[in-house]
Amino acid sequence: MEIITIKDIAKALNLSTSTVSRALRGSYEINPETKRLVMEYAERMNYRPNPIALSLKENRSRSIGVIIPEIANNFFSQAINGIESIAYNRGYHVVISQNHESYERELVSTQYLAQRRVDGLLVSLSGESNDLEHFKELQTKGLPIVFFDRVPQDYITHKVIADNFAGTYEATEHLIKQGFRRIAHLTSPSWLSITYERLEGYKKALQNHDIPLEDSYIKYCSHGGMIFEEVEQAVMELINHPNRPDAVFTAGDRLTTTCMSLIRREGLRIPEDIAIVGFTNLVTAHLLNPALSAVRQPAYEMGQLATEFLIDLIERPKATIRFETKKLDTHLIIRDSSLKSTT
Amino acid sequence: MEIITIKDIAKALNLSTSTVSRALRGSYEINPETKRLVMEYAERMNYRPNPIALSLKENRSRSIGVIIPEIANNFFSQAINGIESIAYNRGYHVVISQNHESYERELVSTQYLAQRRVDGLLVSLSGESNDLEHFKELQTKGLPIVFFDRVPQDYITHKVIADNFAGTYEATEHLIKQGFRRIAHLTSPSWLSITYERLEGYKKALQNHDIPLEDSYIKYCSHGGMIFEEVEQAVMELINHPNRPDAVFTAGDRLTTTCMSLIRREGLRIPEDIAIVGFTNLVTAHLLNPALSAVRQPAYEMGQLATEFLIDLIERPKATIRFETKKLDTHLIIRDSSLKSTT
DNA sequence: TTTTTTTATGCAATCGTTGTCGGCAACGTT
DNA sequence: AACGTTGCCGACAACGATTGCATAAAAAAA
Repeated sequence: MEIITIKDIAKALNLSTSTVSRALRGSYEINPETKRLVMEYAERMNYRPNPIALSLKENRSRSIGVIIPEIANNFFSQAINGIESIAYNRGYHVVISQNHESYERELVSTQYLAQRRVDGLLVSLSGESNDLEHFKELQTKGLPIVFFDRVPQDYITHKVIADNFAGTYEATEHLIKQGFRRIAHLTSPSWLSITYERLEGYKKALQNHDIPLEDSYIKYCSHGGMIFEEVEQAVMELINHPNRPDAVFTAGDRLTTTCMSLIRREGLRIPEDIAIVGFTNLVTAHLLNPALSAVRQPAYEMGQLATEFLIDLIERPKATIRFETKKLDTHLIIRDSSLKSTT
Repeated sequence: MEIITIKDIAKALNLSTSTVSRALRGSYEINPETKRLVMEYAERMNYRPNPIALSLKENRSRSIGVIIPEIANNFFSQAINGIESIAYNRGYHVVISQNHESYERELVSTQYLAQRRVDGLLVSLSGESNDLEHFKELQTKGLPIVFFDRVPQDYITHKVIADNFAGTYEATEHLIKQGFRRIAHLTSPSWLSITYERLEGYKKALQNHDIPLEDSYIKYCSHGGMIFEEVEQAVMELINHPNRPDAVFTAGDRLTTTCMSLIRREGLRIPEDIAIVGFTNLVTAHLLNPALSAVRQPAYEMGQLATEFLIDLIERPKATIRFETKKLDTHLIIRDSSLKSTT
């Protein structure tokens, strides 16, 4: 009933631990008969090698760390499923660490995972991270890191992102074609890559349709929607704007849902008073009132791709690698929340 | 730039590793001056003890494993936040493992976590688990286990659950008081504790209001909503029932959203044709069309409580413990989806 | 028969840390 | 002067597994 070790097997069979170890890994220099004995005994006693001892010895753990802002976000939970699907197939375990958009916690998680000797790191930056020294340091020590979704701009490694520019361009253009002209842009912290790219898509769409850019229509939420009051202030400023927007693009799950709640709370109708398109992977989007138009990211595929990149880095450390930034297509799904009322 | 160990410090300061180790832990038998030297050097070199070596030595890891069906479920992601809030405060890390309602994966996760020497396990059973031997075995080996939400009935340990009976009773009674009489019950696999308790609450409410129980109104989904076709079949059987239900209680996030989608797909209106109350922690419940009436579970608190139980078990292993089953109140929030139309 | 080769196995070091034991000064006590 | 005490520190083993090296016995070659 106790946990059995190589030593126990050795004792039981009157062998040395080295012989047992070699027998278990099928070494050629062990007598086939001995091998059989050891194998059978190990099987019968349900022997499993101690991964901790192996980690200590080999300085690796056959696991990869995932550092993300929030599990309770459809994009990330879908991405995790993609990550796990690849990792398990290639013999790696996945350790998840959420930082709730806090730089401090991102730092702690990173250190923790590095100390536990994860073989590599998959990272989507917290809303507060603009200092990346902790990642750089680990990378120079030889720990492979792949970023996905929220990636740093000046950092040389593999990255996997959605085509934020195109996605937002498409969403904004859709609003324009519906006839909306005063389009607001409610988004994540300004220093994040996703924020920048989406903003550029938005600007480009406006420009291509000769709509002047109105700075006061652009609102950043430095905690990405985690803090209600922050979103509330932003949305209220839009609602009370002297020239109130007739549509709004929202850049994340929390921003979208909170924004919808607030518009509703203020007695305004969607889309009659304010139309809305969200950049979100909400599974309930089609059930919302009104059904939410959304730009969906291929979260699962992004997780898969990032994991493949990472495991390649782990397993071929010497290969001279051209670091890639893979951009995946987004998908605009038009529903009621962005349709110009025909009245 | 390299990872520094106690050995490096010893070498640099011309001491033995034992002295360094003791100095770092502030042992009384070390010269204060030596202590200072070691501390300062360790601080300067940013020394961190290797948790893997410690795990190997002490046969524990200062971390707890969490085994749940699905991260992408509001109840569980909220519970995880509760778990982490307590665990981190008490110096434990949290390792999350999802099994996607599969017994096989639950087994693998359990073995994995046990091998990694987690100090304890927080478990919410997969939809497929009726054999609990793998848990029992670990427990007799001394690994503390606490169950929450989906708990086994015949298992002696701490458990934390929501008051599923009362919650469902309240929801069903609410439907009855609204004037619904043909109330269906769409639920999780029959062998789960939550399924049984909720069903009992449902039956009791019907009975107390003299409504005969109609077996064909009760539909089990053995994968808890993870497989669309399963839910589809169940819901279609309800919709095509010769005496179609005028209301339905749905026992989980996925069941609720899929059920709403299907009712909508079939051209029926909620609540006019079929009213609905969900047992769910969906954050978008109030934004749905129609706004969803829901029984909410105190997920965060359940996670916290379960973690406190677990850490107590871990840290006071000899104490003769009376195992408790803590039942937390649910909360019925009435919105539009369960209101009898006044027409 | 002696020497060489092959086969099969054990010893010991290693990974980073801690605990047990023992040692050696420098005191104080009789 | 002999002994005991205290303060400070180092050597060694251990946790579980792997591996380079040594070595015994057996088989093959001389």
